[in-house]
Amino acid sequence: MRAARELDYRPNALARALRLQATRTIGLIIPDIRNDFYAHSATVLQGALEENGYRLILCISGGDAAHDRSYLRALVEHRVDGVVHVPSSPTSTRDLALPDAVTPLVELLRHSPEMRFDAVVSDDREGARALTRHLLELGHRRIAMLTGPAAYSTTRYRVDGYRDALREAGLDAESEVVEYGSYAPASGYAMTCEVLAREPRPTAIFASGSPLTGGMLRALAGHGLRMPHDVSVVAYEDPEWYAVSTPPLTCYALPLHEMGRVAAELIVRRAQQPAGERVPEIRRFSGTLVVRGSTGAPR
Amino acid sequence: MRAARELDYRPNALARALRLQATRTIGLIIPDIRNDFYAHSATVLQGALEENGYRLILCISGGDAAHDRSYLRALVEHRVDGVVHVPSSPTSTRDLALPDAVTPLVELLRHSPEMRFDAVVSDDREGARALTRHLLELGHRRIAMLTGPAAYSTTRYRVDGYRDALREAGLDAESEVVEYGSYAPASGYAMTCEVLAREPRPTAIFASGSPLTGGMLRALAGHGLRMPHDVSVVAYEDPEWYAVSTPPLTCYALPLHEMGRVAAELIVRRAQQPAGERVPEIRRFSGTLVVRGSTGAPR
DNA sequence: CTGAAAGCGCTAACAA
DNA sequence: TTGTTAGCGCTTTCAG
Repeated sequence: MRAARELDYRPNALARALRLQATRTIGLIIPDIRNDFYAHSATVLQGALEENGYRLILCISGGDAAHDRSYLRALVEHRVDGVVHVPSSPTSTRDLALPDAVTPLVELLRHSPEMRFDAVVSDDREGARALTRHLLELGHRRIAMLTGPAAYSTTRYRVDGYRDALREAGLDAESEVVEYGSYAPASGYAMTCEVLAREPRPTAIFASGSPLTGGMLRALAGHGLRMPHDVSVVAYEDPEWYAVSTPPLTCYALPLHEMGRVAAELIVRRAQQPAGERVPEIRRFSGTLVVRGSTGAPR
Repeated sequence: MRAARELDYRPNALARALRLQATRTIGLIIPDIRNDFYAHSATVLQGALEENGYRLILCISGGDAAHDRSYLRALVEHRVDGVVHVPSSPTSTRDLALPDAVTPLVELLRHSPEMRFDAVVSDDREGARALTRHLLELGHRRIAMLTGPAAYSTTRYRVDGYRDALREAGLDAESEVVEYGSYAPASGYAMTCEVLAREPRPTAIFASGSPLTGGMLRALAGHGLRMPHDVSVVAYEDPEWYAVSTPPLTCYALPLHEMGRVAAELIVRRAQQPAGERVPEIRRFSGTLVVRGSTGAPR
């Protein structure tokens, strides 16, 4: 031991992992670290993994399916014990994530259409329904929904929930205003301008993603519209800045903490389980409607 | 090749790295992924490294020096080719980062007091001076500064810059209002309440970190104060939400893109250089004052 | 050009 | 208890 200290010996984790056939490392692939939704999930997941004696390698795919696949491959080659994946698109996981599934994979927040993997997601349909119903109860009848790409499972579920609520209120397809774009701020801006030009103009907007919300707010300010007086606004998820925005935003807050913990548990369990014989497990979490200052009765 | 494809062969990156004595991987340690300052830097750094054929392992220290050291050790044991480090405290790097410096290390955004390593930082003193001078030119004479821990080099430089500006304007130490806390939102909230209780009440506030700024805005709203009418506000750095805040925040924007690129260049160069014989290189970058709606003449 | 072998640093099994 | 050795999967060198 003294010799080790004197020589400043560092065990070689590579050789160790090679010998043990286990790295005690989990890879996480997220589309964008600057999105609070993902950043928060990553933080929570890292904490939960640490408690189980696992390390986290974080990869940022930039929302690009090719990057997604390339990182997935890199992680497999680095022999991580498992991968947690927030898919950028429904095709990201296809092909990859081997048929014999050597490396276990858990999908977080979104899941790929095949549902071949464990998934930890929010109940998007229920959440969108709750937000829309809140607006309907305030008296809004013309509600525009701003969403990301239709290819995302999250987008589809949220649109479904929006429709559910309209239908329950006795509104038909005529009154639906759904704008598909991307979750980028610029897209939120453009979609907002688009729906504001519609006749009759919507009295409320449902923003279904936080970066998009930023663009929407800028567009509303640009049109000189004030919330909730001129237009009511609700948003999915609850990044910190929603509460300090003026006015604070009504939203649907997800139990990200719990979801991260469960994802960690799942992937650790799979990592210690013999491969094969895995029955995919889907865990769906409900959030809570947080009513703040951005919603009110229509003018 | 066909056999490889049929067997779904995956090269073992561990064995490869063990043999080659190089992982083509750089570790990045940041205090908090949810802080846009760090998140943006990480994104930029990852992109720049990728162009050089390097991978990024991201570690989140939670602003805790013990975590910092533990991750630093883990990265060294994983034989990363280099580490980029945003120190959580001045003591993080001490002891670790070996005397004979096997693994090269570049400090980003902040640097440790010994300056034994390469560092890529912003010119905090100049930036704080520019923001303070902007407020002075608008006529403010009582400017409160809200900062993080005095132990951070960034904090110290920013306070120095604030003092420089006051002194240049002929104000003495009497007119300084500096509040030390942490960069957490809750701390921003508390510090704001604190300085608002001072007599005479400051007419302007300088928030020296973005999570802190969120707390400050909430406190101002809680006191029913409006910007820039009741109080002017400036902030260091320019996360996206400053521009969509109401009103948009006057701030000092850093060339994060360039800084990330330079950090990547430095660490890649060091990684390919034989150990020893390294003369630490400090690169300091100036930002730009972005004047927006949160600042005006005092009432 | 193809094939065999050594060795990167570690752990686990086995021998002394 | 202490010491030796095989082998994880790769690359590189050297022999055929």
